[in-house]
Parts: sequence; structure tokens; C-alpha cells
Amino acid sequence: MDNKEYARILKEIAILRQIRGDNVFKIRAYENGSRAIENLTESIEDLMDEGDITKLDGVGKSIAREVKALRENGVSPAHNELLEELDPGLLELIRIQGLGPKRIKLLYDELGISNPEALRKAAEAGQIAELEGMGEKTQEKILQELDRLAESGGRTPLPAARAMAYAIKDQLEQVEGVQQIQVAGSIRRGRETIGDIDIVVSTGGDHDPIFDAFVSLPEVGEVLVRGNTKTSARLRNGIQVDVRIVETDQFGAALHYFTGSKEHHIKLRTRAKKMGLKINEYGVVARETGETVASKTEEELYEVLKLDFIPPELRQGGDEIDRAERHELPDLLTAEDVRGDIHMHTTETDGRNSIEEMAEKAREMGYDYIAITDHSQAVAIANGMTPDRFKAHIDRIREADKNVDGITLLPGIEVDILKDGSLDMDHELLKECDWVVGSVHNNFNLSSEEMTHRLVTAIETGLLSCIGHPTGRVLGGRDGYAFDTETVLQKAADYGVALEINGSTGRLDLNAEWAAKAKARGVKLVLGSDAHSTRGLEDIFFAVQQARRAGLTKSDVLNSLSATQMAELRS
DNA sequence: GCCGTTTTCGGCCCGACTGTTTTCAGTCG
Repeated sequence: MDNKEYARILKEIAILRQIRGDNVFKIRAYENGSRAIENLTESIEDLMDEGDITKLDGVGKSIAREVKALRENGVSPAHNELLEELDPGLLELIRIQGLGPKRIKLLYDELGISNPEALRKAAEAGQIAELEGMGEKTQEKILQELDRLAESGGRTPLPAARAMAYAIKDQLEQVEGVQQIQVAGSIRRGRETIGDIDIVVSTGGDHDPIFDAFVSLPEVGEVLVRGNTKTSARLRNGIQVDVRIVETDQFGAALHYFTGSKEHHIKLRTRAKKMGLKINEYGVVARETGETVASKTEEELYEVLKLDFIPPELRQGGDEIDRAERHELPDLLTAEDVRGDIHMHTTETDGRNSIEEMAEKAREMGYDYIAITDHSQAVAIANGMTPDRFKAHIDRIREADKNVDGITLLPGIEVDILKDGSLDMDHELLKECDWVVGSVHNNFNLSSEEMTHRLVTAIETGLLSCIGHPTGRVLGGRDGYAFDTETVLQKAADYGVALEINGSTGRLDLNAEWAAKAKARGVKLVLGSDAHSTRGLEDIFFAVQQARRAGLTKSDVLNSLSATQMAELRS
């Protein structure tokens, strides 16, 4: 069982205990324990073998016992007991906005509702409105929410959500009275899927004109909440947007508050409390005097808490606060550290722009070099290259390199790793390249043993620079293929083959969790945009953000090397 | 249930908004 599975069971214990009405701090303890295990880069089972997992922050005797039982018998006693007492269907109801544990309990006790279907029936029959504390409006909202969930299913991939958020931000920025505006929330933290969009605005004047402008945007469908400081609306495409307005000198505090994560806030506020301070969305306040000691910027907020600045990507509710106190936070990779892009396509295969056009755009972006990596012939649908075409393509890349000033073009390829692990190109031609991305594009459904063998065999050719989009997952789509993580990471480390953090909007593969795992095993990472057009080169941003979430520094990624150093890696 | 730079007992983040209420519980982030 992997860490995610342990974390899921503990999380479900927390939810079911909430519905049962247990002590809120006990519930939080299970949530904390769940997150502690989820955030590990090591396997929890390995940690159990090595010693005592109660050393983990958030895991005590009880949770350790549940975890141990889960491993040995495949079931957790506490989880089982709750499921016998309640109903597993209740776990689905918690996803419905507006329904929390208290109302779910009420619905379950009074009407026997234990799943979304039963809830819909009861709402349509008008039974919900008759319950104590519920009414017509609540009933109507539940029906709407059920429709929405049935349609969209929940979270939106980061790249799509980010584009929508910035479209709204750009429009609101033009409204008179808006002084500062920023997209916050999980988009700013770089979570790979997004629940809703958060935008923070500061103004010295009236809030109403700004909210009026917001709710009249063409994208906005329905207004959900309209208050004096906060307005929420649902876009026509179903995504919820929350806009929060504060005074000018409160912007830093509000941005911090709205960026989250919730878990980071809980830990930070606990720390503040011990220091005689209180944090809310308006600032850090001395409890005794009521004096505001920080509010303008996030930097000043961390400063008064005697912490190094914690970048948004690291505000995950793990050990980042302890590390900030000890000055041990990693000096995270920045976009400026990326000197080149090593994965892109041109009109030779399925790209939309020529070698020269890609080079021009890359130079504008400030790169020193790019590797041109078109497909090999196995990807027929993308017009993959035969050896003859590839040979000519290498010559054209070299020719273009001479003709385009100010940037180095590295001849490369994205070569398919075939079903048996062999590479879809003449080895002699691969040896001529400065950069070789090896990728899996078909036969995803091999057994874990077969897929592991396939990847290991490819690495052992000694011809790959990196593995492209290594897990094969599609964001919001198919899961990655099955293979033995430890074996492949070990092989990659042994052969000096890097793993790609692919920034293309449909993938984000590796994601942050995997990238951190790779780093912990001594594997180098490399960022690639997988661009199929000049515009696509900008998707490197998402790779940088995942790298930051993984805690990677400049020295962890090959893109910080010079063109010469990159080419030398293969010699 | 977990934790300890006042603590092995006594705490555990903080505020906005809605709907159903005559002063607040529930939910959300």
C-alpha cells in the first residue's frame, strides 16, 4: 500500500468522526496525521521498518496503531467501526458545497439519507425544507450543487484555472479604485488541480463599484455571495471565483490569508498565539494592545513571526514553518535560473512553428539554448521521423544554429521507448545528438513488471539524456502507467539519466510529489515545456512551479547549466 | 488525538456570510 492510501483512510476517519459529532480536535488530529503521511517523500512502510513512526509530527500512538493494523490486516479498526456505525455513502455527501457534518448528520438521522441519489430524491420531494434549521433556499441550493457536481465532478486542472483567473484579474485591474490585485489561493501555491479561484484586491475607496464590475463580467454566471468585503460568483463554466477587498495597507495580510493553505494558517496562527500575536486577514495584531504589527506585505508578516519568508509553493502545512525558523528552507529554483528548454517540437513532426521561429521566441524569453526534439516514427499520428528524415533534420538544426544569433540550438529528439524497452531510432544517430528525451507513448497497459523492465532497458542503453513525462499521467485524465518506482529511480540515478518535469498544460508530469521523491533518491531533474508552438514555450512556467513545490533548487535541475555543459553531459 | 522555550494536563486559528433565526448555528476558506 502506498502513502496515499494510508492518508486516504485516515482522512476518511476524520470525515466520518465529524459526521458522528466527535471532538473537533480529535478530528483535526486525524487530518494532521493523514497529511503528515501524504507529505512524506519516503514510504511510510519503510519508515515503519526503520523504527518508530510516532516520531513524525502529527502521528501519535493511536494513529500509529491504525496504520500498523492497516498494513498487517488491510483494515483499520477505527475506520471499520465508523463504517459499520455510519454509511460509506456519507463520504460523498461531504463534497457537496453547503453541506457540512452537522447537516449531513441531520439528513442521515431524520431522513435516512446516505448518498447523493437519496439526497436528490428527498430534495425534489420537498422533504429537506421541512427539517429544523433548513429551508426552501437551502433545499434549492442542494439541488443546484448536485447538478453541478454531476456535470463537472469537482476540481479543474491548474493551467486551465490559472488562465481563467488571470483573464478575470486583467479585467478587474482596469476598474477605477483598484490599487493592488493578485490571484491567490491554490493557483498561487501551484496545486495541480484547483477547487476555486481566489482574487485579492486592495482599494482606498468604495468596494461596491469593484464588486459591481466583477459580477457584470461576461464570464460570470451566477452570484453566490455578496457582502461588503467578499463576493463569490460561479462562472458560466462552473468554476467559483471569490473576490476579497481590503484596505491598501492590509493587502499583504489579505494576500497571505487568501493564499493559504488552511493547514499552513493553522500552524502559523498557533505560533503567533504563543508569541502573544493574532493573525487574521487584516494583519498581525498584538493581543494585549490591539496594535497592528504587520499588514502591508507578506515579508513583514513572516518577519514579525521571526521566520524566514516562506514562498507560496511551500505553504503546504508540513514542516515548512520549523524549517523557516531554523533558516533551512531551500533556495527555490526561479524562472531566471532556467537557461534553456530541452523539449519541443517543430513543423518537422507535429509542431506548428519552424526551428527558427522556436529559436527566436526562446531567445526573446532570455534562454541561452534550446534542444529541438521532434518525434520518432513510432508516433505515426504526430508524423514521427524515420532515421533518414531525422538525419536530415539534425543537419537543418545545425544549419539553423549557425544562422540564428544569440542562442544555441542543440540537435535532439524525443525518441519512443518501444514496448520491449528498445529505442525507436538508430543508435548511431542518437549518439550524434546533444539531447535525447526518451518517452513512452503507447502500450500503457503493461503489467508493472513489464513497464519497469521497459523503462530500465531504455535507461540501460546509455543513450538517453532524460525520460520525458515519466509517469505518463494526463492531468484530470488517465492515471500514470504502473511501474516499480524504486527500481526505476535507482536505475536513473545509476546511469545519470534525468527525469523530466514536463510543463505542458495537459500533463505536469512529473508532479511535485514525484519530483521530490526523485530528488531524495539522488536523481537529477530537468524541465521541459514540450512546446508544440512558440506559445507553448511559456508552459515552462508550470514546470518551474512544480519544481518549487517539490523544494528543488537551482542545483537540482539541469536547466541551470550552460549549453556547453548540457552537451558535455553526453560525452 | 497530539503536543510541550510557561504545560505530561490543558489547551488546540480566525473571521465573513447565509439562512433561518429573533441572537446564532453552520459552512467556508
